[in-house]
Amino acid sequence: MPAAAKHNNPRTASRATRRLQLIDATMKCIARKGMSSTTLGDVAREAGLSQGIVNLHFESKDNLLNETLRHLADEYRRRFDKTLSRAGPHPADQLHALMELDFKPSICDRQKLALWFAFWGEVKSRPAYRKICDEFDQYYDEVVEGLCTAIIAEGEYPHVSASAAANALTSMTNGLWLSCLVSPQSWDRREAMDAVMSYLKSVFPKHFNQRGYRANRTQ
Amino acid sequence: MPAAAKHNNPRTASRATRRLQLIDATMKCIARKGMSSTTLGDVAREAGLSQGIVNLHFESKDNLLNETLRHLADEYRRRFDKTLSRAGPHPADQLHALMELDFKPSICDRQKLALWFAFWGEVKSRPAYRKICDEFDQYYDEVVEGLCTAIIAEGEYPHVSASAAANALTSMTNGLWLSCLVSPQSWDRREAMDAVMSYLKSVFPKHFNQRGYRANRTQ
DNA sequence: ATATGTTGAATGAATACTCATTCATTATTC
DNA sequence: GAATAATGAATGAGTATTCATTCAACATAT
Repeated sequence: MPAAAKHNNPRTASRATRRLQLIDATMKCIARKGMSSTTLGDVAREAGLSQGIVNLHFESKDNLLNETLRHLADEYRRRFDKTLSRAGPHPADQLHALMELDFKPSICDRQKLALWFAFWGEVKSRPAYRKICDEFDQYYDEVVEGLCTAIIAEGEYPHVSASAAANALTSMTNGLWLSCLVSPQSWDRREAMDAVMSYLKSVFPKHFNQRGYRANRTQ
Repeated sequence: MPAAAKHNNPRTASRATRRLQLIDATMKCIARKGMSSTTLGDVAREAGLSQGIVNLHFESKDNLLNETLRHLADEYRRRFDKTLSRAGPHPADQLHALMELDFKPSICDRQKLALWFAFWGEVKSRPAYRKICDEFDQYYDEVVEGLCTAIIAEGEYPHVSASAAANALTSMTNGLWLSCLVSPQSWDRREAMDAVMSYLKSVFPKHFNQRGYRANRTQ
C-alpha cells in the first residue's frame, strides 16, 4: 500500500498527520461557523472522524485552538521568509515582494482572513493568543522597518522616519484585510495593492515610480 | 423622587434605559471575557439584574448581540459626524480631525477595540454583523474619499488617486488599532498618529507640512 | 386619606438543550 | 497477542430560555 493511501486510512495515520488533519478541520469550521459556534463535534465531523478524537490528540479544546493559531502563524511565517529570500538583494524589491505576498489569493482570501480575525477577536481575553500574535507582529515590523531603513539610506530621503513608514505599511495591509472581510463585493485585489503602492511611491519616490513598480532597480 | 434616582431603582427604569444598561453590561463582558465566553448570566450579573432579564428585554442572545453592535456603530458614527461638522470648512482640516478622532483615548482604548474586533471576528459567519459593519465602512470611505478628492483639487496633485489615498488612510487606522490590541506595551498613541501623518505629508505635501500639521491653512 | 385593584417590570427556579470530556469497547498493525 | 489508534455512547457541567410568582407604582373607589 502506498504511503499516501495508507495515511488516509482510518486508524493508521501517524500522530502528526492526524493533528494536522484536525487543525485543518478546525480552520474550516471557524471560517464557516465562527469561533463561538464551532464545537468539537463539528471539527470531528469535518475531519470525518469520531466525537472524542480531538481530546485524544489535543487533550482539550483550548489546546486545539492554540495549536491552530500557531499553525496559522507558522504557515504565514514560512511564506514570509521564503518570499524575502527569493526577492533578491535589493531592499525595495524585498519590500515590494512582501507587500505583494499579503494580497496573493492564497493568503488573502476570506476563509483565511476570517481565521485571523477570529483569533484577533479574542486576543484581549486570551493571553495565549496575544503572545503568538505579538511575537509574529514584532518580527514582521522589525523586518519591514529594516527594509525601510535600508531604502531611506539608499535614496537619501531626509524627512522619512523608518518606523513611521513601517508602521504605516504593516497597518495598511491589516486594514485592507478587514475591508476584504467586511465588504467583499466592493473589495478589489488590485485596488488594495494600489493603495499600498501609492504609499510607497509617495514616500520612496526614487524607488517606486509610476509605471511598473521599481524605479532605480539598477542603482 | 428625582427622575434620575427613580431610573436607578429596580423595577422602575424605562424600557429604553434598561436596554441601554444591558447593552453596556454586554460590552463590558465581551471586552473582558471575549465573545465566545460571555453568557447571559454574565451580562445579567454585570448589570446587577436577574438571570432572565436579557430575554425579557431582547428576546434572544443573538438579538442582544446585534443591538450591541448597532449601538457601538451608532455611537462611533455620532462622534464622526460631530467631528466633521466642528472641523471647519477646509477639507484638510476635516480629514485631519477625523484621523485624530480615531486615536482619541475615548475611541481607541483596548476595551473598545476588543469590542470591534470581537464583532469583526464573526463577520464572515454572521451576515447581520457584516451588514452593520459594511454599511458604516461604506459611509466612512465615502466621506474620506470625498475629502481626498477636494484636497487633490485644491492642491493640484496630478498623480494622486483619491480612492487609493482614502483606502490607504482608512485601512491604516484599522491596522493601527490592531497593533494597539495585540501589542499594547510597545504601542504608542503618538507613533500611531505619526504613521498616519507621515502618509498625509507625503501624499499631500502642500497641505500637511513638517511642523504643526497644516501648511496652507490660508490658501 | 385609606383601602383595593390593576399593571407591567423583574425575579429566579425550573426546563430543555448543548457541548467538552471520559472511557470501555472495537479495530488495526506489527 | 501486544500495542496503538479510534470509536461513540455516556456523563455532567454549563447555558439559553421559559414562566409562575413577587413586587412597586399607580389608579380608582370608598
